[in-house]
Amino acid sequence: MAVRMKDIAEDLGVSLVTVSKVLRNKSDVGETTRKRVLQRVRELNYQPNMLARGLASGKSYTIGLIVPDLVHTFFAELAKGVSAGLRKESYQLILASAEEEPELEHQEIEHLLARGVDALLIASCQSSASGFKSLVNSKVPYILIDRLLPKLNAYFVGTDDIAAGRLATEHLIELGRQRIAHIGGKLISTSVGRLNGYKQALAENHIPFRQELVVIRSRLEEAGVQIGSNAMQDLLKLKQRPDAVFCYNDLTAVGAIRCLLNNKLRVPEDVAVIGCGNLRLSGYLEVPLSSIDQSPQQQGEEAANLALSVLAGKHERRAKHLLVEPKLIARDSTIGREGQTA
Amino acid sequence: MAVRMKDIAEDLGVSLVTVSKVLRNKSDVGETTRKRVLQRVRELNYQPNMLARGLASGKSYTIGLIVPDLVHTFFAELAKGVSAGLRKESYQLILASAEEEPELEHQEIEHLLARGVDALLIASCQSSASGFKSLVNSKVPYILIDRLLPKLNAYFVGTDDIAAGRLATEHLIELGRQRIAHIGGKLISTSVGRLNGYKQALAENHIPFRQELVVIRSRLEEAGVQIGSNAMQDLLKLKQRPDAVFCYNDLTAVGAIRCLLNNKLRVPEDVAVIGCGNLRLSGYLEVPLSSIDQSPQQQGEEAANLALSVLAGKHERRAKHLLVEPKLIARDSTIGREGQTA
DNA sequence: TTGTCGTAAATTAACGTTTGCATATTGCCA
DNA sequence: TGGCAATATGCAAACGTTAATTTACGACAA
Repeated sequence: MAVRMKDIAEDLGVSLVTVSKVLRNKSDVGETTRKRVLQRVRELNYQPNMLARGLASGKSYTIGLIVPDLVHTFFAELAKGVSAGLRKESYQLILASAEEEPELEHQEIEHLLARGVDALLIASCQSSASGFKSLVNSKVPYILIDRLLPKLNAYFVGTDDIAAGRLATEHLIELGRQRIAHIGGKLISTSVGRLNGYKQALAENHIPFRQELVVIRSRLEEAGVQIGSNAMQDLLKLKQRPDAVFCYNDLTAVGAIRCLLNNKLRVPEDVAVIGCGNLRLSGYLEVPLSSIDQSPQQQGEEAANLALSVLAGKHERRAKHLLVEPKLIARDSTIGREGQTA
Repeated sequence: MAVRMKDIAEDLGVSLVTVSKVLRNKSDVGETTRKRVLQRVRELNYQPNMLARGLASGKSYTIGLIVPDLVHTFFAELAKGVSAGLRKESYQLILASAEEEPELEHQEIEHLLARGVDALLIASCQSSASGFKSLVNSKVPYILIDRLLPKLNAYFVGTDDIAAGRLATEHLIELGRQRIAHIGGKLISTSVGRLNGYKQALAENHIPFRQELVVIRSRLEEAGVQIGSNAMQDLLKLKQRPDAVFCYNDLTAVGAIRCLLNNKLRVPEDVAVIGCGNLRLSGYLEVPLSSIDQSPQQQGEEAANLALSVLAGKHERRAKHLLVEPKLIARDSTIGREGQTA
């Protein structure tokens, strides 16, 4: 059906191998032959069959990406960045969504390996490294994204979550807040990092850490608004209520704000709220939301670049961990009306 | 490196072909042999090499999806739906983002064809069918998503945009609005459909269509907020201002509302606003936004199913166009506080 | 002249499957 | 006992490419 190298070779009376060499820019082919081949290639709009190429060469020019859930804009933007990063080197992206299920993630890893991906990028929803056994054995290079796994000495690209937690907390401290609460997530590295950043900022500013001001919940990614609201409700039950909250993500912050307003509290006058993730619409919410920007698209590109350079054998020169600096975006929910720009 | 059928065959003292047959559930293999093979397959965690399989069989068990931009949650959710739909049949998804550039889209089509995808799903950013030449020639089945192209007798899955436009406009009419404006997009089928729905609703309710109440802008997908705000500003310059606006998408609506509030107008009392797309955060905005829900995830699954059934040779039974019914989601921006549920 | 080298090309053998056809092996009936 | 399905299995040739090895042909130096 499609044009093959063989067809071009026969048309021109040269060997198929010669055509192959021209297409891969090998040096040992004469200038005139090369021109003739390229000419014919263009005429027929020949595209090499990547399956055959992959089978013969052992490289598929394909990179796999597994994300927990595309609905979180973070991962969607990440995927976009990866795609853009790969395009420059004409690699292609095979995308799999694990739907936040470790077992599914494990299966997808197997499938992508069977597909012959040259490298694998994974924003894992596993909490242990056990699902990575065949990946590690396969010798296919892989890069963790966003979420770090303990026990796995892997390449990593992600947010500097400690810095994110610090940035958010320091911002609240600078605004004079003293009883700063945190609504955080469970298990995964991002939660831990942000919590640690929060603690560090408190310590450096000589504010005592109080266990009762920290509420840990799970499923903040999927049902953040609902859970954030509940968590805030719990915080309001304390004898002395917090005057600020640093939330694990923006959805959670939206929920927290909703809860505060329902309780006739003012944001930020009574309680300042900051999230993390800086969603596209965060600036247009009921109370425009202060947040920490994570540049997900940039992270995707960095991950793609790292993967490509590992494949090119340059991994010695590259650090194994690449942390993207988070940025503070201050809006009404912490600094009030005067700061509004929208 | 990896386990091959050959290895399993040698271990068991049977032919490679027999193994192949077992794996593909061919009937002509004995029960005991079949069990032995499956046993060994499990022991070694064998995964068939999809590149080889694809080369030999001409089917890659791979479907390509090209979207204009993953940052629009519509397409991200769509991709998620497609991925879910394919997983059931253990097909995999190769994703490409065209970054809203027709030329890039054209290249990606070629690349995916070279990759041997069994079918192609395209939410096209082309305005003509010219970039589809090689696709049409290739005989690879393809399905347009969300955006219909004139001149191309293709399978299509998308929103019933006329119904969407009607639904939004009728809602405004039912609320007693008489001067209903529309901020719409350029060129692509979705804009045209929504505008037509708007016109139909007006006509059916004997409200005269006024050209000056329709503002057409481009780039509403990328820069909707900014452009929506400007467009609204223009509408406010009319001698007699509109009492309602139906916006092409939610971003545009957000911009429009921002503009109205800046002009000391109340939403919805002075001007009711409705968008389209029902973004995840639309219910938590400054003024919770009424919108038209398009069920993008469902659309993705439908598209995947359609593709799979076409591949299975069942295309006769399927209609070529599959329209997903939009749903009205009424919130404060049209019905005011009393309707609030959040 | 012979031998050595360099360049340009061709030949052959992979890569791991599937596919069509051929060959064993069985059971059954006449 | 021979013959014939029916059932199981295997062989060999694809699929379209790359990689390793070989050949052809001059040019050039000794």
